[in-house]
Amino acid sequence: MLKITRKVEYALIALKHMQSKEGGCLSTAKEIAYQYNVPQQLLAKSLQQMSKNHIIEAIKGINGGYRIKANLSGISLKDFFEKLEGPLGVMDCYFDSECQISGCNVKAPIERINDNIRKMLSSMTLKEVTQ
Amino acid sequence: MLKITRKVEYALIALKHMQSKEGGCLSTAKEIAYQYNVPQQLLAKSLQQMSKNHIIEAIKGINGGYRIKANLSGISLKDFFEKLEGPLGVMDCYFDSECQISGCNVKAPIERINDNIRKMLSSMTLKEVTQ
DNA sequence: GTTAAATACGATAAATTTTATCGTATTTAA
DNA sequence: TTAAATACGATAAAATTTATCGTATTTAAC
Repeated sequence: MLKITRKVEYALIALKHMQSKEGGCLSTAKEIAYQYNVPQQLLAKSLQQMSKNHIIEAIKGINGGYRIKANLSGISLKDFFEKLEGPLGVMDCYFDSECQISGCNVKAPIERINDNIRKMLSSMTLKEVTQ
Repeated sequence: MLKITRKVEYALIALKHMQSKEGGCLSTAKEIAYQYNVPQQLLAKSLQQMSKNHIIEAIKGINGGYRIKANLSGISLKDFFEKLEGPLGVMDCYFDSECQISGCNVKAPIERINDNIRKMLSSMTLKEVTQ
């Protein structure tokens, strides 16, 4: 109920780690995984997804690694979550209306809850969360 | 990711249904389940739990049923969710600190997210959501 | 060139959580 | 006494999340 996923958690761990480094300095998936005792392959996937979304930058090759690329003040928590997990809704019926409930009477209530969660997450920036 | 459960959904359906009735009038689990095409036994459990938490009232016996008991304006969405699903946290580490991550660097960020979700849900009443 | 260390990513297995079912007990008005 | 309703624990099924595996790609150092 209202949980965030490990993928998001690992992404936050990595961001906070990279934030504590000098500007151009790289961090590897291995280094972060070891330091926080987190599965490297899963962390790598969070990193790859953040890289594809231009939040961080991936440098390949033998001395490669990752570093923060975007201005974290410009990314809301809602955008961050959606870049990692797709559209955000407390129930699936918020998007695809393949609802099985005939004459459903809670679509409006659920949308009201959704809208407020989204509004709240839009007002938090990735910077203020991880700083 | 940030989903509510069917238990909560069924509870909202039932509440909204009962709200549309006269004051003393009873609704049975069977009637609600049939009308919205929802599994009766599961709906019954949501009803029982709301009854135990004094949100609604259960009348046993052959002409029994349920009706709203509490003043829904006095119950926040946070309280409602917690009555049905227990303490609310986007990660379990928010409560039991059996966290496996050594030197975890995101406890503070996660608490910041939690606090804002809880604050937002505290500001919505069950009445305004289901009316 | 070759090699080593890093990212990239799809497929699939394992684990966990959520959802649903089953069976039985209890209550009470007709 | 019976029928219709709530009450609830145990367990099975389904769905989702989490983790692993295997392989490909990139590139700096030697």
